[in-house]
Amino acid sequence: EYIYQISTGAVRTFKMLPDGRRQIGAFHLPGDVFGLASGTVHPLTAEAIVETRVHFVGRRCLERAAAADAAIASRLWATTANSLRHAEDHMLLLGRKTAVERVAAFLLEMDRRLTSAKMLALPMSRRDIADYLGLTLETVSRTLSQLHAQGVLDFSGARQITLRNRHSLNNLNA
Amino acid sequence: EYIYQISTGAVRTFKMLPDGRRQIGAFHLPGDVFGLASGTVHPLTAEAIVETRVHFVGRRCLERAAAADAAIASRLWATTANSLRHAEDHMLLLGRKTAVERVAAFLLEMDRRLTSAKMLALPMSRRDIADYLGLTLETVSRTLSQLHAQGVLDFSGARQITLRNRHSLNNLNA
DNA sequence: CGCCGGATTGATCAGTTTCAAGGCATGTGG
DNA sequence: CCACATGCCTTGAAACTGATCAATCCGGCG
Repeated sequence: EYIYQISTGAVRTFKMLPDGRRQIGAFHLPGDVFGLASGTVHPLTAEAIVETRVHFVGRRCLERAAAADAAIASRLWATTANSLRHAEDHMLLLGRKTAVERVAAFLLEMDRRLTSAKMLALPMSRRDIADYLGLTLETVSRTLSQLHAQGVLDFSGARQITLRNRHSLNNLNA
Repeated sequence: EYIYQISTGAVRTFKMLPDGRRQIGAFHLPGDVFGLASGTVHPLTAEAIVETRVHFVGRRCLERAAAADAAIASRLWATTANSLRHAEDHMLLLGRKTAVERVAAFLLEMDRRLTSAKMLALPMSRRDIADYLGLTLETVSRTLSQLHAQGVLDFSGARQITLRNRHSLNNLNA
């Protein structure tokens, strides 16, 4: 069991049911830390979406460092608490939001986190997005098309998206 | 901002959308700790479901204690990581499970955690259960009736449930 | 006894899924 | 350089699960 920090690339962490249904809990981008909640029962799996480079530390090693240095212990707690906050927001999305609201929330999250250019360069497929949002890939595709038709966003290839109207996305986000 | 531990009773923590839709992230029972992920943006609200008694510590105070004592820091991290694990399992439920699977999972979770008697004495209403499982209260009620008809459980009043066949519940849990 | 909130049950509706077909890139080999 | 295969995405039509609307029931309590 290790704890990872991404330097470049992107990773998805997810859980699966025996019959193949998958729920992606989070996408991890450069700078992000994951592996903090080692579930021995239902394991949380991590996979790179694109070519990725990570730093990692053994859990035990980090525990020793935290025991020795209170600042490290504090950061460890803060980082875990951040993951928990994200999970709590995501439970609201999965349990109570409509398809459009979910997609809008996803676009805004990626817009916030993929700070690169004006255009979002999504590293993940429609299926990944669907499994993150608790939808089917068809519903994700349809919803994106619908937002395109409404002039909220533009495509330059399926994974290159420009947000034209963040305001209306914010409204959809509920 | 405080961190709480329940001594007796039961608490629900949840998030709400502006239009009133609610998602309960967790039910907290005696011994449980909550308040570890203080979201400044979307606040996480906590309410007692029944008469409840809690211990609480100021966040800052706990931080100081953690800085001074590595054992406390370690427990703090472990507890937060446990909440994160629960949230990850619950995301899978909310994003990918069917109504019956959700209700089965709920019953088994409560069976595991309410260790008192043979009979489950649920402290929460159907609406609370629904908001925890991302369903409507009607669907929860119908699903429980269906499980009753199948002989999986018995009622002694709406909130007093006896599990007759944990094995089949486990199968439904997927 | 009658009220009241919570729970059950029924009928219909709607959003999302499922099933299915077709399109658009990208890359490979003839 | 083009034909064709492949993977991913889009679009359409039908089906289904769970939601909504609505009525009734039950249990506790004044």
